[in-house]
Amino acid sequence: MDTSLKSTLHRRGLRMTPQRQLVLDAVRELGHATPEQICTQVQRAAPAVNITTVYRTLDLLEELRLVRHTHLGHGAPTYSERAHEHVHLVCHHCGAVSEAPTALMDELADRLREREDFELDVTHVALSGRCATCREADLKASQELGEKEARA
Amino acid sequence: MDTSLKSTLHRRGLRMTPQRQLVLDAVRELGHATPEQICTQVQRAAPAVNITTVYRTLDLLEELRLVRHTHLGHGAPTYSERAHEHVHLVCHHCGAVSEAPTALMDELADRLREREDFELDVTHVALSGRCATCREADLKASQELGEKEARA
DNA sequence: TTAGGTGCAAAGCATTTGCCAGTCT
DNA sequence: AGACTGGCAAATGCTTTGCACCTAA
Repeated sequence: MDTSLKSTLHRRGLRMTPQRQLVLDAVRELGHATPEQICTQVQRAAPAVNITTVYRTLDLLEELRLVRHTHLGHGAPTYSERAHEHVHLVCHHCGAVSEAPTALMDELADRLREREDFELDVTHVALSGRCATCREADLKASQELGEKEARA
Repeated sequence: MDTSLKSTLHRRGLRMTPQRQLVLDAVRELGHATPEQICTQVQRAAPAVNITTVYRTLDLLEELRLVRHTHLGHGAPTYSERAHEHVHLVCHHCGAVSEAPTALMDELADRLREREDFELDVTHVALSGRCATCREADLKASQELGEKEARA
């Protein structure tokens, strides 16, 4: 696996460096993480590594199709391994991020292809909505409101 | 319509101002536009209006559920009228944005509700992928590549 | 010896905040 | 007077760029 990265780089006249390995390792360990978080993780092993290098390396790894980035809505994008494919669900109330199998989107992808002639990339953008926890909280709140109004 | 905005504001102890009207008008005219674009449009009528005001007003109008913002992937979000509900399809190759009926997402929304206990907000995030035009270009390119290889 | 790689500082965009002066009630 | 507004400048967060130095082929 590392061998393949090394040789892929080599084919392009690029080198394998400790920084590049560390960034890739960090992406793998962290699951989905922002450049900032990845930088912090890398700096545990090599404190001198600059965030600039992290950005540059992430761009490179993305070009090499080893990682991908996903926009979770606001703020920084998160990076994850390309191999680990899933759909992101972001709660825009509490900010929680969960993952769902991409198969959920298959039918939508088919329909978009047929009707809109659009080839969906399932992983690039997160789906936004309300998570289970926040929905329960909402339910409770509206019940309490209902009781209060009933009393009034 | 303006009356309802004015009275909605009034109920909250807020005032109707030329700036607020202009921002709302601009959102309606432009369809989906970034704060920057909205600001430019507003400044045609009132050059002194500051981008800060645009941001503040957009937040307010969003709270009042008159507009909504959508993340099209990279860069600034775009704002559009709340009433005009649709799904955004963004081509991450050429950047083109198209719109599709939200009904396309109904089944996905149902499945997410059932299986993931997640209440999808269809409009908040754009779907990313490859548009018809770019797919054709891809097809042509791969055909040419095929011919070239066949010759070799 | 030459391209590639990195660190550092500075610049660049998008957005938010603090503050003050003006305005409506 | 007191709350609401909007303009301006500065701060913030995220990312990119320019440049000098270093290292591997």
